[in-house]
Amino acid sequence: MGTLGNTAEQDSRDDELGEDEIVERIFEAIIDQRLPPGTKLSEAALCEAFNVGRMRIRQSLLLLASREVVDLLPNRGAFVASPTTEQAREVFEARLMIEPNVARLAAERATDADLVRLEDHLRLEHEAHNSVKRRDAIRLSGQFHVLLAEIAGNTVALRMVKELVTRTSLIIGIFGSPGVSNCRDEDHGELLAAFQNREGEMAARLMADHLRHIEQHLELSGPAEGASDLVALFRK
Amino acid sequence: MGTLGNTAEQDSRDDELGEDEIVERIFEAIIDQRLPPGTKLSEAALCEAFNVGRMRIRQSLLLLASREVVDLLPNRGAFVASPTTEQAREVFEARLMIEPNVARLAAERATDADLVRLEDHLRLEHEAHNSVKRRDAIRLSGQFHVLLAEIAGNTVALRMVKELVTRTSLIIGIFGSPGVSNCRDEDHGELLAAFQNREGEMAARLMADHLRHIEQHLELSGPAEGASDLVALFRK
DNA sequence: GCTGACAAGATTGTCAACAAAATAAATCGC
DNA sequence: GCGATTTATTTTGTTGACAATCTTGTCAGC
Repeated sequence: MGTLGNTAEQDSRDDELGEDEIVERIFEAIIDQRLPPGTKLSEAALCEAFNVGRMRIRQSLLLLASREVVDLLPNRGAFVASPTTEQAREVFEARLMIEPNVARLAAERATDADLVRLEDHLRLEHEAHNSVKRRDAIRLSGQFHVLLAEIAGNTVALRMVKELVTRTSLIIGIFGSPGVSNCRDEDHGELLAAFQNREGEMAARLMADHLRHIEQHLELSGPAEGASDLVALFRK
Repeated sequence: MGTLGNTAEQDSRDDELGEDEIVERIFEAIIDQRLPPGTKLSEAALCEAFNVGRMRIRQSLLLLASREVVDLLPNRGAFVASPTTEQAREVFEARLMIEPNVARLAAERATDADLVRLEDHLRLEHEAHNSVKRRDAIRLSGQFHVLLAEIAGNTVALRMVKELVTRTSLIIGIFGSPGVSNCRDEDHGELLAAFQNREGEMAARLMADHLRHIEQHLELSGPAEGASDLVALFRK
């Protein structure tokens, strides 16, 4: 507690936050695109940022690497992952496997309170979209998918969706058309309508279309190898 | 000593195996049901079993815990997970989301070499089943599902299937009827036929039926809380 | 004889120092 | 002045020791 002058956010008291919380925080920072692909995550910096020992950070980075959200290069350190086109393809393929089923279950199981949560969330999405709060819009549109997994009531699926949404944020950061918001909220609105009518099959179909729509608006043909971007960039 | 992992093969020289290999080895030991639910995984024992430092073991256990394959109790140590009925439900629900899609993709993408691998694998399964090698039969029937994910060519799905198959092994160990082999290989045979005919939809349907079949042969109603089993067991 | 507290032993969690590797800087040669 | 080698600094990886916690075994008290 004696230590002061730390740039860490609300470290008001002895936080003693666990590695899971650190992982969660970094996930969110990546979803917000505050941590672009390729960013170096030095241990010392993270120690200061979260006000924890080095071991804690090290374990957190290992967990993030096991989710393929950071690349862990031996003797080089941790870097925010830079998905390749192949990895991007796999991520969307996996999302298409899981999320339509998640949407179906969520539609069937949503309580009235869940529907209210969804309505509130969509209101926030609209606001962020109408304002130019691009960062908020991105975060909220990702959280919408996570929210569905929560409503579906399957912690396994929830964990997977969190990972895939986060990786999608990285993919959009690399292959997304700049300035264009990727998740159009109209899709989310249609989803909500299906939920309110308890149409599970419809929700699943809408989700599949939604994901395909996102993927199609990426530029998954060019090189864009991420890290070794520079060599191609300055070729001429 | 070697309460477990005395199978530690040729640790003759400086193995220096990484944490991923250790995780994989423990995964396999759990699939084989050589590590039943609730088994204490003490750091010292694992250090000796794998001939590595404590830190490596510690990281491996963290990774296993993040996959919910071991429970990590603070100041108590690591234990092989004892899934609850609720977790079992979630695991099968997740498998029903993913694996039919994996089967469809694998059927569409399997090369001739892949089909040969599948045929060889099924031969081994039959042999293990006709002999009474229960342990081999269990391992092989789990590996069949992993093999499909490999053929499907999606590393994300592969990782998920590995985790879910491993957890299923724990679930069967707790809730499975003893002595009854759970994955009947006839199902796998029908799957293979669909593969040879490149019938993706058929493969997906067969896989879904197969998984439902496995789940229905479990006893997911009784108590069987795993760790705190004893208190209920000796209640009267 | 049984219940409670208490102490000894073992196990896990954390930290700090050290070793190895990579990056950055500086010197030397051309 | 430019490039290559060498030195210095920073960053990561590992080991060991120490503190905190839990488990086990023992014993006093009722």
